[in-house]
Amino acid sequence: MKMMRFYQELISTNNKLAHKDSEFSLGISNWYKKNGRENLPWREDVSPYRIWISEVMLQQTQVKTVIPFFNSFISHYPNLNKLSYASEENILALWTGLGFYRRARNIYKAKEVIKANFNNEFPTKFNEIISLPGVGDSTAGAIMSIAYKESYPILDANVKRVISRYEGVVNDSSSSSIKELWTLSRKHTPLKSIFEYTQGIMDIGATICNTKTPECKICPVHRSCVSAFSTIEKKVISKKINPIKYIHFELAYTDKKVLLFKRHKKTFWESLWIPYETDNS
DNA sequence: AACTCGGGGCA
DNA sequence: TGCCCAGAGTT
Repeated sequence: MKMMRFYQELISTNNKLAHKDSEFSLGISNWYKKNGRENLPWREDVSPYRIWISEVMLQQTQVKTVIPFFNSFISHYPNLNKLSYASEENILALWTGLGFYRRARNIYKAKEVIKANFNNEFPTKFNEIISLPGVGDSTAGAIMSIAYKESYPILDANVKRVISRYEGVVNDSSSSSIKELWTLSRKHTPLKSIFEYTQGIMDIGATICNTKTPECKICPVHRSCVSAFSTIEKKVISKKINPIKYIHFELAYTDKKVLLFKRHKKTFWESLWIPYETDNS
């Protein structure tokens, strides 16, 4: 049956990788090295806590960007117990430069929830995990499949691209597209070898089935892929230009210090330090 | 359902 | 300069 074939091919590729006994797997292996996807820090010493932190950092943020932030965060807070003592300000400081700072505030909120509701131990059930702030369907699925090795689907940018091409369905931000891709992701998610499947499909999406120039020749699933060797679909997206907003500041400073204020509005920059805002309507 | 995220990398 | 990235929360 075709639906099983997809992950079987992925799994067999992964097994070949482990043994590195064919030209084919050697080619894949070289792709990994070229793209730096071997020895990703969150793939070492796998734990729910480390996968949680990495998955949140990886939301809409590229692997290469996340690596130094993950290592720094883990060196400060190697486990949940250490993190339980952190302030929101501590966590935000480690997030400086990574962007999407709501994620850092949600890490703080989530660890407080874990302290209050889960005896300061990382929850083990999908419904508990997805209840944590900053954890949605895909991140919860990633924690379940990677850390707990239970059969749950994910839908990140890699899976969207691989599956939409493999099945020949549209991949855009419309709710109908997202819904269909979730259905297909669930269909392809195997009951066994879930860890290998999840890592494998993301690796293929990141290295072989990439956005610009997919390498169908070396793709392990090209025989059953609807879009294999076909020209890349051109996304025609009418992008709206946002009107420019001006924000005015006054910065008070001495030769040694600057005066900043913690922003409390929830619209944007919540909890972040900014100069005095003037004349903003 | 659309919009946003003190963002960054890459062609 | 524009598109993309291991998405989620808010309006």
